[in-house]
Amino acid sequence: MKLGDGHRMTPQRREVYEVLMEHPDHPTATDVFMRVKERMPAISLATVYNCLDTLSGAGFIIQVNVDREPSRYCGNLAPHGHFHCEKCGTVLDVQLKEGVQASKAVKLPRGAVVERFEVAVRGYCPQCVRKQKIESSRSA
Amino acid sequence: MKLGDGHRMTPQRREVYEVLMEHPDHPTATDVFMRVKERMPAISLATVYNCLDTLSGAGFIIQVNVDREPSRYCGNLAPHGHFHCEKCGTVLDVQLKEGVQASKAVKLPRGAVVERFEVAVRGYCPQCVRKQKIESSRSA
DNA sequence: TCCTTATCAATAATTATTCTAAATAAAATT
DNA sequence: AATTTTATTTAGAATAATTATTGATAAGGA
Repeated sequence: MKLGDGHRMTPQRREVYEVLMEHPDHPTATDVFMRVKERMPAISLATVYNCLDTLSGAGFIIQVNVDREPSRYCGNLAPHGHFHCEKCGTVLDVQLKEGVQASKAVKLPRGAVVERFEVAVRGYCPQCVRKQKIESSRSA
Repeated sequence: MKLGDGHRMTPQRREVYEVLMEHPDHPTATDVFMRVKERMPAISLATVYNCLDTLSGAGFIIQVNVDREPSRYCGNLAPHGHFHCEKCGTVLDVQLKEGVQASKAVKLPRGAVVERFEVAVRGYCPQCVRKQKIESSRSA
């Protein structure tokens, strides 16, 4: 993997990237830090932030923001949206259905140039919904 | 206007709300603070945060997050998306075209319950595009 | 009125993230 | 190879936005 721009693929960056590919569960910087630290105990949180920043700057990973919560990182480069569970905090990838495009979905200001398009869905994930139902039927 | 939940409509909350309605330009908490302070010099930033929080909790305003930038606040309660200019930082409301719905646009995990749906478009606003063009033709 | 609850403002604290500076390492050049 | 340049890492300090705490004040109900 080459990063371009004179950036090197260092051991730290490689580990950070590996960790993201191994568990595509949208970890936060701290999550990544803890996972990398197991295999590379000397690494610092600042380095993890640097690596995440470099990797996303180079387009190898995507930074995902959910409200004002800590940023999460995602190795899925295909265009997709995110579902965020308000109960357990899980972030799931959701596929955009075919034919859904920014320019089609919204009335853009005339003359605007679109760079990115983000779709976020908030709600309760299947697991939490199921639990909720069990709980409420129990209490009933 | 009633807030419910035993919350009162205090002078501070009223001013904060008024300011948002007067200029629907998605001000940040600090922007709101500066505007309210002109008419109510004793108010503190913390109180503005409290008011914004109470008002959005009660559903009178919407908190809009753009990446990790400071939250912005919006009095437009109709369902809409946001366009964010990467150059000048302006946030514009964009209408969702008719027939565009969360459930239609994305393949949701089976069993998930949707609460909210957010569309964010990033790019360059018409003004910045125009300026850019003028600049580049000048330099050419 | 008395009592409970809500509110405000100031300040302190928290959280996520970025910056700084010094040390290290790899690449480029001589 | 030695030197120079450039990129990188690290620890810790710094920052910015936001939240929590506290003590005083005020509103509403019994």
